[in-house]
Amino acid sequence: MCSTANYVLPLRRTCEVVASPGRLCGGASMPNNFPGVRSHGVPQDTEMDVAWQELMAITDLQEFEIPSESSYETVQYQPMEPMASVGQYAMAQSHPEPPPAGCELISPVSYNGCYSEELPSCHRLGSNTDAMYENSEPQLNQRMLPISSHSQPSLMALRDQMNMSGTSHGHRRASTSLSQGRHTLWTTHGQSAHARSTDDLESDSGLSLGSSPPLASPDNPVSGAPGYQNADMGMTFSDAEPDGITEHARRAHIHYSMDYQSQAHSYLHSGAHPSYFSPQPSLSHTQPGTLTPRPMKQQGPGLSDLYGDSAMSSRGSSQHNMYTKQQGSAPVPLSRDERRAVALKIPFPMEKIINLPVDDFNELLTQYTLTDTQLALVRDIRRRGKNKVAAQNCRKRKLESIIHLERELNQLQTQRDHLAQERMEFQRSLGFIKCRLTDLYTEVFSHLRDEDGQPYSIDEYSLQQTPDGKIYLIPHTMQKS
DNA sequence: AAGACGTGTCATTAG
DNA sequence: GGCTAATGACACGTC
Repeated sequence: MCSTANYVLPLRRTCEVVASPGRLCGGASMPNNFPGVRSHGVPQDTEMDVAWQELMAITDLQEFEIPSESSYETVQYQPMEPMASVGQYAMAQSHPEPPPAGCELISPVSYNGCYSEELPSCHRLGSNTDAMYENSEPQLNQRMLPISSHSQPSLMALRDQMNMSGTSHGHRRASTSLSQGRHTLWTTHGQSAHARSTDDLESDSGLSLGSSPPLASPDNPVSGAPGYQNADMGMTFSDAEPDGITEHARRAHIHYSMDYQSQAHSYLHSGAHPSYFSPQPSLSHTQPGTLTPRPMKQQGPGLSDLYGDSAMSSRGSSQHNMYTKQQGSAPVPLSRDERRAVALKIPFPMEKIINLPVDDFNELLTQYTLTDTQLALVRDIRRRGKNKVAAQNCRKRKLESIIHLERELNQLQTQRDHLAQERMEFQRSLGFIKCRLTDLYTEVFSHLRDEDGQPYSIDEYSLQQTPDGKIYLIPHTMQKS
């Protein structure tokens, strides 16, 4: 049992206390020699009064229930309410005065020894709290830490990279390996009928399946498959080729690649539209066989040699087999659409195709007489170009969103830790007060005597205060169950 | 060799 | 109905 000796109760009650040291409501009598609170030099009657007031003040806390652990949110802020209801009491949360021997303001676990019966939840709370946070933290950490810390270190860096994406995607590495996706056949007059283009080997070949016919890729040879035919251009398109290409097609592709480069070369040299390859500044000075080799890290010499550095491209990389040479700088590879535009002699630059407002774009189209194939290509180029930018923006936004959520998570974790700490302190204070209540309660009982001068058993009676401030000694048998 | 990552593209949807 | 932005899904290259 806790002791009340040798510490000053910090609580003072100003409300009326009906019970007097001499007589208790309910017939109990208080001996006149009730010692009250000892060791303070206070007159005994006053001591008893003070002790009694303090006791009954704290009794208000008897109805205070420690909230269930299940509701963390409410627990956070509720503990202060009952204390507030006490109102006139100033409960120092820090408990500057030395605590009673049995009511030390220590951790709830330690407190258990003092209040294990009266406040069995005290220890549980503490331990539960510990368990709660000790258990939940690792779980959270397991989920959260990888996001925000070491295992995912580069979201910021990623965002930086994303910010650079607008300027970097124009000079991607040329793809060099055979792709395995869908392919489009294509051929032109005067070219090897069975030649196969680089784009052949690109999956999807950038064709819009619904919006326009398989595109005027300059590098799609005819292989007997049904396709689109353009009478003006003498071209046949087909995307009927199944996935995967045959060795024959590959060999044909090699053949074609050289032819196409020659054609492109002549077109690029025509000087018709030197600004095709925007946004990169371009110089239409591609010469077959003199293309600056790009470092080939993954492909063996066979392919790159065979393709004359015009190895196949893919969806994921739009730089390909043609280059514009820039004086004093590395050559800028042409994108697939750029090559197509070159091949179909689209009379305006890619930049305009993609970036012009729709009205201006339509007006631009009216200024030229374009074949259906050219028109389809231009529209697809526009669609793809816009979608490419949209995809970049979309990805950038996604990364920024992740970063934002990551920051928010860190803030919430910090807040949670703070609230947990606050909760612990509240629980500690509550345990301290309940312990003190028990001490005072026991002490009061120790001085109560019935008519026969016999002490009341704390197990058989309890003190209760009515709303009007009167205090009664009530047998347990009369209490509501 | 497998996996992560970056990128382009297509399909779809909503405004 | 056409256009566009947004976005998921996919394919591919690169590391």
